[in-house]
Amino acid sequence: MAELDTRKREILRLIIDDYVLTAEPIGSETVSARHRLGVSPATVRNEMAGLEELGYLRQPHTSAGRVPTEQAYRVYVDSMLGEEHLPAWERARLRRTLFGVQPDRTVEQAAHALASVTNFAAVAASVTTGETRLRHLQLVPPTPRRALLIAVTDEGVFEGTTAEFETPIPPDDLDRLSHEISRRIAGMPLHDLTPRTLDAVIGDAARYQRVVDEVARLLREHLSQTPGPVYSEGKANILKQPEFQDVRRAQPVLSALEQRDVVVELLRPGSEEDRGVMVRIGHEGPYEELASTSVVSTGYGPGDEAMASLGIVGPTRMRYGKVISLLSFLADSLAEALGQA
Amino acid sequence: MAELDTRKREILRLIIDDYVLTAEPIGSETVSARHRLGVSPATVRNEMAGLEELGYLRQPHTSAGRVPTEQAYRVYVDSMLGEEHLPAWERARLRRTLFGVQPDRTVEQAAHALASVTNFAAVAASVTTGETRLRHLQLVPPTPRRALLIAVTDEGVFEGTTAEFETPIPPDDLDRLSHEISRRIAGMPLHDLTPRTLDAVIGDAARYQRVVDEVARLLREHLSQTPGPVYSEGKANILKQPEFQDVRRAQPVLSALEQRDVVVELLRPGSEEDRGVMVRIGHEGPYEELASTSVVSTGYGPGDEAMASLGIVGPTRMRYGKVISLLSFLADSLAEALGQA
DNA sequence: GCTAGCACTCTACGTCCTCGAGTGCTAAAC
DNA sequence: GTTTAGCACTCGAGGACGTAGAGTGCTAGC
Repeated sequence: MAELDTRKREILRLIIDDYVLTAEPIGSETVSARHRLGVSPATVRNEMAGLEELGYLRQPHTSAGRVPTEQAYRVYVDSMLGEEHLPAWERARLRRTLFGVQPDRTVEQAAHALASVTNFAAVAASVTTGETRLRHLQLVPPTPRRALLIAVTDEGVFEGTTAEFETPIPPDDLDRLSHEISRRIAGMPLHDLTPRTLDAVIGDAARYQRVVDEVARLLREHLSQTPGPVYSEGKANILKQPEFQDVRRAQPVLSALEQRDVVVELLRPGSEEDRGVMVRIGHEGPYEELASTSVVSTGYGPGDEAMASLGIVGPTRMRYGKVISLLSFLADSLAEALGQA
Repeated sequence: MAELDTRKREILRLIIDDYVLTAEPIGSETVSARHRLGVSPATVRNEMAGLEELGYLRQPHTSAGRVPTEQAYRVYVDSMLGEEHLPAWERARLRRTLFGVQPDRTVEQAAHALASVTNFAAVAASVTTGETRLRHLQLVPPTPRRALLIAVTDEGVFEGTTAEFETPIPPDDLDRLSHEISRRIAGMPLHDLTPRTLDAVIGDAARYQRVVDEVARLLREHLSQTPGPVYSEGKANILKQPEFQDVRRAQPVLSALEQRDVVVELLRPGSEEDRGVMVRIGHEGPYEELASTSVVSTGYGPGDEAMASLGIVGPTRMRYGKVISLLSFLADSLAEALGQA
């Protein structure tokens, strides 16, 4: 696989760079002319034939130029990435967007900005790691027989579900109950919640054991399964990309991105040591519908531990360098914006 | 405008019915053959020429059949609507979808179901009427210097924003504060909230007047401006419609529907007496980008007052009868599902 | 090992043609 | 007066054909 001598690598790199910009097959002439390689088109052709044999290039048809394969993008991302730095004005603009907004809309804003800068779709989600710790719990009664369950976690995220009871509960009791439960679960990691965790709540709230059970059940089900809010912005941008001018190509992609669990899955960190930015090119991803796209994503968080993810979905032909630096810059800024106490 | 004699009306109706199904221009032959009108194609042609002159039909080109105009759909909706009844199994299935789900996801589910049944985009939003009453307020501290503001209203909807303070506040104080404020605002209509409402909070919480001010500000800004959650489901369905096979037509529509305020605006009830289902055909709507679509929407609520809206966005060529009954059925079911205590 | 030259392949695009659908008009029939 | 048969006409869809141009692979020579 690594039979790429220096010149082949150089040519491949040029082809990718060009193709990413133009979205049109690149011919040998273009390569040798547009960039001063010091070799004639004929030589380039030979090399390109070699690259095709090795699986890095592909010809749409005989008399067309060549197009990078997923494998090509892979080596490009792995070993040819020039660190693209964002211009200062762009950084400034992005930061202004993030910091100028209500705290609970920061993440959405980040995704929005990401989408409009890249012209791709941007996705964001908080990730429940299992290591998330509960902070506080409050039951609020919209009606006497219902309780809105509000849980505050480490991540600053909160979730709301409604619990239903057979008998009405006075608001004051509900309040005391909230405090009682809160005290017991404060600081507890989510994955330590077992069916027994809230057994035998003591004190004045004891007679509401049933309610407590219900709350425990909701907590487990809801918090462990449902990650926080999921945002996706600028999905319609995909229709601006030349590779998706055919509706039949675009439709499955857009449909997939409308499903919450798909987005969540896309953003889930892959392997353990995927600390930084993760790039999934074409078929490397888990969804066949998204095989014509690449997903670039990263986790972020105020501490050392990722508490949420941000990513973009675009055609495999994308400016990986730019996207990656954009993403990591935004992730850092986002962590900062969210983390400032 | 009402120069439509019986036969013209009948023909127009047939053309619309046919066109809605096939999405292809209808010729005189088809009209006279497929439906037993008792007149020859030639006669139909004459009538169609008349209908065209009156603005109800349009020819894409000389040798094509004819297509209904927006004006045609308008009279169709106003005066030719056969009450289409939903089959029992469909009603049952829809109700099961709605009632089988967590209460806080009911509305989203409704939109989802609507989208998948119609193959159009479905939108939903709660509408803040100003008459909404506050029920309960709770401040929860994710960090010592922050407070998550949770407000429960009449509508069972709750909102979360984060307030920031200069000095840390002990959780217990925050709790007492919550109760104090809660007591004062309980039952108060949203539009009665003035900057002075929470002036001079009494008792132990008095020294947190600053915090109270901040809370009041947030309440006003956040609750009055931001309507509840807005859902849009199945936007990608639009790409399945024959009129949107051209990406350049579909793109603006999808982009528009991605903007929250556009959706809110679409769902806002028009005139005062638009009690039931509202139909906006093509250019009747407020957005140029959506001029190729029709929006059918309705408000719903457990009482006599609409508390939220549900609607669909599809090509002007749609089965208005079906969509309208579907929508009003779903709205009723939704009100019921949400209203059950 | 590189490159000039060249024959070859294939698409994009324009022209031309035919086919068929649907029309509008006219004159005859009811 | 209304309806209808007949017919010439228009126009788009789609197939056949030809050309231009881009890009290739190969070969022979540097």
